[in-house]
Amino acid sequence: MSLRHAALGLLALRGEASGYDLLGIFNESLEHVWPATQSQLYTELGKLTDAELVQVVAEGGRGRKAYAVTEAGRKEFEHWLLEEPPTTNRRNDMLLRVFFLGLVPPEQAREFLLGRAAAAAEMHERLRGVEESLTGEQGPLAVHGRIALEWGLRYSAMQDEWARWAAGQLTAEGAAEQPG
Amino acid sequence: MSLRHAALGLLALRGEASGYDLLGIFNESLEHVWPATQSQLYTELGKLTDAELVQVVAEGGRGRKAYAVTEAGRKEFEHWLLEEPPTTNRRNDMLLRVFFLGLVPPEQAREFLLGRAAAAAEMHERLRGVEESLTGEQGPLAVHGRIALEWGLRYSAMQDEWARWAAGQLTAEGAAEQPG
DNA sequence: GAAAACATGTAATTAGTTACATGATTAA
DNA sequence: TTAATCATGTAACTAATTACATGTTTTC
Repeated sequence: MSLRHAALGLLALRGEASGYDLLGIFNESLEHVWPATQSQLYTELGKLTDAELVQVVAEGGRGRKAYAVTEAGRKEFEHWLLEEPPTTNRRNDMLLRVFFLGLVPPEQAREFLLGRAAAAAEMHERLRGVEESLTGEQGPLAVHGRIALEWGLRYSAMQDEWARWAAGQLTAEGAAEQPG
Repeated sequence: MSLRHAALGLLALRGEASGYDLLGIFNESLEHVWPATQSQLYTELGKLTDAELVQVVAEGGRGRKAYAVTEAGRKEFEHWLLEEPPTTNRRNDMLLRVFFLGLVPPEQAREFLLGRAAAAAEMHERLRGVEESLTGEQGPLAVHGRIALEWGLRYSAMQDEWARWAAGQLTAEGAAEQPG
């Protein structure tokens, strides 16, 4: 139920914001970490209000409602952030396919893995571009954004290397090599 | 909708199996890649039968039904396996928390990251145990299982290193260091 | 005779997606 | 005046989880 905590956290960062404002942040900054749809977000803000974890602090034109976290909301958020262990993502579509690669000819299995390597390499390059555009940025948000970005860089590099190694395992020569 | 394809794939591997048999494989072999509940699996087998991607090939005692993939099912499975690009897992609970680490004192943020490093190291050790128990195993299933295991080893190593690096970034000394 | 294992199914709930539906304000 | 942006809300559907519900066969 992390959308709830993402919303609380964004309100804690911003002080106050409307659903529309939050949606903008989800689409800009959290798109690759915790996407949310408009429908889901407005529904969640309603539930958070009922639970008294946030409250409407201002109403503006066009039906705009500005929300802020309550004391209870802040507490709930910090409990989640530091006390609750992050749930690891158990489902992995790609590894599921690897499990079944024995059902197709080795050459097609190899192609699959090399395709994954290429996709990872592409992602890596895209992130390197983001990294470059970030040099010179200051502030605490830049620090944590940089840390998350570094995760992506290492993840995509790992995936690229692994997939190329795995493709090697499927060839006669590769099967004799040691992993690493 | 990968549960559908996981079920098709397992039936393709096995030739035929009951819902109960498949559930055993999900719990043993696919637990860390694509978990499924009993309720979900039986429901899916019903849908797959309606869609004529599988069919009941035998009925036994205790209401047992043995399923096998149809020609259409095999086709659908192979299309999924090789043609459809794997969907990358977009939501990452841990990175979401990293995004908000600026909201708590640096020492608590550092603790959070070192906790993640420890969890990753623990996972790595657990997988190394699995790896050892696998040496000597033969056959194509062992090859692909080994490839998936290697992903887990590299992933956990990456996460451990990254989290320790990130914790370093949050200290005065660490902030001056270069990433890598 | 009791427990374990085999075997299937449904109901209720939650999280998330897509689509539908409406309207106000601002900038070109 | 019209298009873009701002702004909110509901409905229908899918995937997944937890709980409920039942019964048979084998093994100790």
